[in-house]
Amino acid sequence: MIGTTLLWNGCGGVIVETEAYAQFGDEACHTFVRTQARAFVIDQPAGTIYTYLNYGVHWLFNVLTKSDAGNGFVLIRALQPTIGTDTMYQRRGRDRMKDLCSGPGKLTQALAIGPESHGTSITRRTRPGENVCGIYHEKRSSQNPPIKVVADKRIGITKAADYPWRFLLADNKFVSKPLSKG
DNA sequence: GATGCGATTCAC
DNA sequence: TGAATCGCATCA
Repeated sequence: MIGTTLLWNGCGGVIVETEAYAQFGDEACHTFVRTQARAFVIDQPAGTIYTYLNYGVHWLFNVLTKSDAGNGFVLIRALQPTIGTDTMYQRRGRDRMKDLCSGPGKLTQALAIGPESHGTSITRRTRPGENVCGIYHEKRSSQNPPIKVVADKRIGITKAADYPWRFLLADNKFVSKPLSKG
């Protein structure tokens, strides 16, 4: 998903940071303790959106993934804003583009993503004309060179904190935290 | 029923 | 460095 554009009702940007959470064997994944999350993975198809309230303050945006290699969630952590920036400045109340979507709670505020998005799909609109959202690749050109993805440790968790499952668009300044050196 | 804990952000 | 603030799981 790194390097694709996330479009959400007229706002959006290039996905520059994600984290992976695995259905099995990952203590940091909600499926490890939350019954609802386990049922969600079983019941829903790949591409279904999973939102939840973190710290009682911020909504976080995940996409359900499924494959032969295993199922899990992808947490969208940062975007490089490209679409509907006026609206996003307004929603965020900040005046620097870097402060719009450089964190999982920030980007949901900028895109107005909340509990009503839970259970909808990233690949299909729920009703024609509503919830116009999705991810797509921009056409390749000299303006958007080949995508380089780098892996880093996940952020802000205490369990399974060493898994290198944070993914960044290399050298992009709109991430929530730069690649740790080493 | 009460308690504890977060996949965070922002101001101090 | 700490407060804001709430759903969920666990325990009494």
